[in-house]
Amino acid sequence: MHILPRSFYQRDPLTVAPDLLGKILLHNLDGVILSGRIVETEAYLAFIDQASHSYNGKTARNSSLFGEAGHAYVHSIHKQNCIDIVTELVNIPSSILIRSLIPLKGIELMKTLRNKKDIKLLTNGPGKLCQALSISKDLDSIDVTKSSSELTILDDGFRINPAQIKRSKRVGLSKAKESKYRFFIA
DNA sequence: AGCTAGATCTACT
DNA sequence: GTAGATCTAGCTA
Repeated sequence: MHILPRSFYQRDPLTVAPDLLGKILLHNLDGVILSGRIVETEAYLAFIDQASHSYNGKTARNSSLFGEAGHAYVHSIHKQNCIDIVTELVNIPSSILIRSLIPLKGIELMKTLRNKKDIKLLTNGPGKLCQALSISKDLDSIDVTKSSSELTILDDGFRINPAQIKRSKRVGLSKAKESKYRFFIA
């Protein structure tokens, strides 16, 4: 069990996105652990990707995307929060959106936070998993590669069969819908 | 100060 | 599968 190093994120987002599948997103709330295994991601590219929030330049909202790889980008959309992890280099604003998890630790607390009993409904969407793991915009720009951070991404040695990784079009977009930048475990 | 679009969710059919 | 709810950042003036 170890934290993924910054070098993991300093690569092409289309490489990082499938590599993140099977890794663990963990939020440490003063010792109370909320965690889940990542089973669905989407890549958002720098400069050429019209669907990326960075496409129209840097603003107060998206400034995290222009920072160092391995930091989070938390933003709100339609009353929900979504979380990305920044990839590549400073001023190359690409990222990976975490779309879905399988709950691991803190499931009872997640049920309370989500006001749902069915485990399948706790973290099966980008807004839902932020609610279940108590991820708010307070965590925007947090470094997920430092053990002192309350939000980290871990590798516990779990490996998926590459044949189980599927690729498809991204979800919920109005622009650049056709690019197949979504990765998930079958 | 007002307008608009948006990387969603839920409930219902 | 589709409709409706609902909030915020960013832009214009």
